[in-house]
Amino acid sequence: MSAASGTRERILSAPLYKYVIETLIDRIASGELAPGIMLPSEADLGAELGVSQGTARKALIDLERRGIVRRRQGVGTFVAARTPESALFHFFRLRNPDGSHSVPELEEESVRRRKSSKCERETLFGRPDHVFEIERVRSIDGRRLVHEISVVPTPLFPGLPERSPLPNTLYVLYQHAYSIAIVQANENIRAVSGTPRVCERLGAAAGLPMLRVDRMARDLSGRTVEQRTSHFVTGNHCYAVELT
Amino acid sequence: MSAASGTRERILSAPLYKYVIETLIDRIASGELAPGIMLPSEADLGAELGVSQGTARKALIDLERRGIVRRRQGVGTFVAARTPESALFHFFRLRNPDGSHSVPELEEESVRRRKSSKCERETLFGRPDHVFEIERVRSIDGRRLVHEISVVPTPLFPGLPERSPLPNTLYVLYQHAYSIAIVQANENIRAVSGTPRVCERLGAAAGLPMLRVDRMARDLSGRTVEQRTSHFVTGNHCYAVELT
DNA sequence: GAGTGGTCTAGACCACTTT
DNA sequence: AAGTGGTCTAGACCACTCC
Repeated sequence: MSAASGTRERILSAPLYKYVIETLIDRIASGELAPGIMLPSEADLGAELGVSQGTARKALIDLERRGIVRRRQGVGTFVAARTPESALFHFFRLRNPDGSHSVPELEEESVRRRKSSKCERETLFGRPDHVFEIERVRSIDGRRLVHEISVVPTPLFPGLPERSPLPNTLYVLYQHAYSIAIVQANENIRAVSGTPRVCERLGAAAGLPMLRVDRMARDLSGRTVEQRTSHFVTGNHCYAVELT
Repeated sequence: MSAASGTRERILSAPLYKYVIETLIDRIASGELAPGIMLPSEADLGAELGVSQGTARKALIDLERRGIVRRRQGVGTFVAARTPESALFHFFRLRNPDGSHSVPELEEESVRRRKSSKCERETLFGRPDHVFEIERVRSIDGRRLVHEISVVPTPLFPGLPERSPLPNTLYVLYQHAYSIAIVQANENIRAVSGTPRVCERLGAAAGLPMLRVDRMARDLSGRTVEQRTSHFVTGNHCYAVELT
């Protein structure tokens, strides 16, 4: 191990594989390694970074667990692409009663720029003074069931309003147009009576029980880049969650 | 490796570490390794099972990831105990607005034995003809906010009604009295108007929006051993979820 | 100091996929 | 056949905890 510890700055005995992880995340975040691209083999990666194949392997396994790369035996390791499907079903948890997916369709959309609230400044990366607010209505099987308001900092998403209409899945746009990969989110779920505004947008009866989901979404580097409040009319549909 | 593959039945080239995992799970499930007990060291475990320390280590890491054991550097690996606290906060996801926990207190409880429904027979392990139904009301900060109905197969939980009043956290009882460790659950969440029965139990206004959470809980061996329907009055409280 | 888990290495062979 | 990830080994040293 003396050879390895000499070739690199080992800061305070931080594990070597974390250095490998950080290096790879930097390359992916910078766009040097774009989604879909194949990474070097474990052996090559280890050789390049001056670590053993086993250490490179450990880093790659960790990245796969976090959904950042995908590995296929006999083929290689690839930077995970947020395809519309995977992004949708990973972060869009509404399911049919039998557990199957229904693809939600976009019905209405509006994008505006406005000053950020105090709360948004405290949560979002970069403490932005201004944010883009994206309001959307989605329907499932022809019924308007979903209302979303996504808030993102303007500095990270230049020119976003001009891109309207935005794609069905925002996270795909974030990745392709802005090299921001959403990999983790925290959600707080409540049952509420639909607010007049939301009910009006969804054409729902006033006071109908709805799921209100407040999400904070983070990118590769752990920066909170989106705040989102969704309302779901869950008739026969369910919000599916797994506890492990 | 020839030595290793000779000492054990390696069925169809299943990974060795899975054999280690299965062995340990069997010992834990059978009660031979009770919660809180310290496992052998990686080296000893490997020696006993005829695998290398590294292979034993891989199995232990997997078991820790699944919440089945707990490892502490310099101390050892221990069978995870479902303490009231860990069970509560792992599977009880209601949080204060600031994200902190409040301990829910038990207000009312009733346990009865009844015939199982068709759906329960299809879901629960053993296709039981009869189930125990545990109905409970919980309060947080003095307000009755939670109503739960848990359904378990009678064959797995003999004498359960005689144990009433049951402890605050059922999963602790399952583990200590019946050697059944709940390690995984799937939940389907909906927003509903409180049913008359639930509203009456909670002393809530009829039609109040509530979270309805349908849970299927599985044990170490992946058997579905409990079906639970909870209703939450989420005023300022949230149901917290993490997506990764 | 003794014992534990945590990290790392170097090399081997296997299983899978593609050419 | 060549190249990839998947498994496994054996041995080393480090960091942590407890006595």
